[in-house]
Amino acid sequence: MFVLVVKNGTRSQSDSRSFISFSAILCVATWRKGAESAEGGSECVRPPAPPPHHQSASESCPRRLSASSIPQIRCWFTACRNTTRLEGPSLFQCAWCSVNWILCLKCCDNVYVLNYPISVYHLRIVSTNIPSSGSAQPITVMKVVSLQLPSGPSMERLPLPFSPTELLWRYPLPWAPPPPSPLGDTKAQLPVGLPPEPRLWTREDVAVFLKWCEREFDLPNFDMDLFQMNGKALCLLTKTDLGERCPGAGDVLHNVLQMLVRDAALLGRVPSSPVTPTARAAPYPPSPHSHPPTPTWAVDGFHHFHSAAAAAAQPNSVTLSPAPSVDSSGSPQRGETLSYASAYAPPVPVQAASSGSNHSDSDDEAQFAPPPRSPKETPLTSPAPQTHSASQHTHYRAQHREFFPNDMPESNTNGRLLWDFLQQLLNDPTQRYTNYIAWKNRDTGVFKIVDPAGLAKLWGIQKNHLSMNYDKMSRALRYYYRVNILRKVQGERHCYQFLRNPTELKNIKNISLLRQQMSPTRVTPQSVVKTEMKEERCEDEHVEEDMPTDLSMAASEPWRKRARSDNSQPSLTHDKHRISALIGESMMMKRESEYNPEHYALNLKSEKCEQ
DNA sequence: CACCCGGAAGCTCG
DNA sequence: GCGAGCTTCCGGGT
Repeated sequence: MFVLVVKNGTRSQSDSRSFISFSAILCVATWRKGAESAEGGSECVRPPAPPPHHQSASESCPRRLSASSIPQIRCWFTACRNTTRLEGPSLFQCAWCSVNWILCLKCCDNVYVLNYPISVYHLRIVSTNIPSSGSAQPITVMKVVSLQLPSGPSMERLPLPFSPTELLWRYPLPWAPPPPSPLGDTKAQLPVGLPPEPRLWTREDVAVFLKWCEREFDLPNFDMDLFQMNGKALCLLTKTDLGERCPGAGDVLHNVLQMLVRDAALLGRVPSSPVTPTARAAPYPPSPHSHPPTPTWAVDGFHHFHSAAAAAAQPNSVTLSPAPSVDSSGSPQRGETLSYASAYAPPVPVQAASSGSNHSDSDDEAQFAPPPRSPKETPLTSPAPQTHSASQHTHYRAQHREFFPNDMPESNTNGRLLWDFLQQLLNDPTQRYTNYIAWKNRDTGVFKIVDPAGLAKLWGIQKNHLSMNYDKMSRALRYYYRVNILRKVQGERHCYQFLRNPTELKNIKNISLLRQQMSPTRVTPQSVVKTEMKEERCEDEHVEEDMPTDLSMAASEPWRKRARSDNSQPSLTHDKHRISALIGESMMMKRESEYNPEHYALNLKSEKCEQ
């Protein structure tokens, strides 16, 4: 047991790196009232659920509830590799009572992911690697003692080795005003001309930023070929993604980006949130452990712990409807504490939501569906590989050619449309939804609904139709057949194939909007596709007139109304079916291996013209 | 029995 | 009010 007292901490040369890296460390401590708990072993145990009263801002720091005891502090970290850079004890301060603590983070060899966002202590790091009084003995049991330093909110009164502006805050409490930006200094050092909002960066800005990071944090040189993306795409990358692109520096990069995004969001500079929710009522009860609103379905501790900062840094996350408390600017709306994740956490509903789904239908399921995950098991629990092989580079280069690349263009429907919803689940950077839906062949857009009932449940939550089931959802999917968004993979249950990549889908929408602006008459998707076909010099008049090409299968469907009401044109329905069948057959004739998504639509039109 | 298909009508939301 | 995009229900086929 070591009791360390800080007298004068000095900042090492490498501290700037550790300092930033530490921003991703989610440090939580437990406390126990009795002194008997102070002699715990060296292994970490999962912290108990925080008492409800600790959710309240009005409560005093719990340490004061046990002033006579020496709390045993244990830290639970997400898998931040850079924790190992904290070679020695570090000075922390309780954000609630400003009492200082010395924690040796190096001792926390057990890594857990938090399953709730806030615990007893909300620690902020003050300095790292402070001198440990010359002791060379290993610290096996992490003990701390409050320093005999003046307590109180005023940091200036504390004999800190750094200026107060260098205090790194953890993710902000939902009820507390945001602390001063920990990146204040860093932002001031950002290259001139670089917008403070990373998601507004161009490719060139990203390159400038990376070069700056190399210098600023003494990072290994990045392979710029792996970062041919704009800022939005860069922010979309997870820590693991970044770690694989730049071994040994991904977490630094990720943390810096997150902080920049968070700060931009807090300052309201974010023009639009990629996780913009739909504004609906919130029928779901908040979690007993209400916490900073999380506009994603993330349930692992890391994401659970994140507030709007992390949400903003994960633009590809799926937004649940009703809306999480993220406004259009991407910043959290304080006061709201929705916790969708705890109630509808995917790893939990896998059992809860899937009522009788059939999982024994496919022999090849195991080829693409990973084993079910524990709620605590996330990619973040496993540190990203330190080594980086050439094959990984190849992998990422190959991804740029995929049908649905990771940095695919962002849709502006935010998961409100079924196809978009599915794609967001499929392309989730952390693969959290593979228990529900997974790619079978990403290149060809073939995917399998692993858990139909569970997926339908999620879709129902998304659309606030809680009675949704697979039968209904599959009906919606079938409407996509006739507009060539989807097709059924014959002979394989729950297997579908995207026939258009997101870019195409987005473009169709944009074309529609464009045509609406240019044409005095309202342009429907039918006419859009018709125009596309005209542009392809397709001469089939029947197709132009009668082919249903949009999703308006309801009363607004002119072709069907005509077919039903006008008996003098019985061929319309026939033509419709013939054309649909034609399309389907054409699709099926295409072997998946021959599928070229970029040219498929064009080829299909040509084939139809030929026939 | 589950899955799949597609018609029909209705609903919600922008 | 209108249209898009489903949702709900259903009968029928495999």
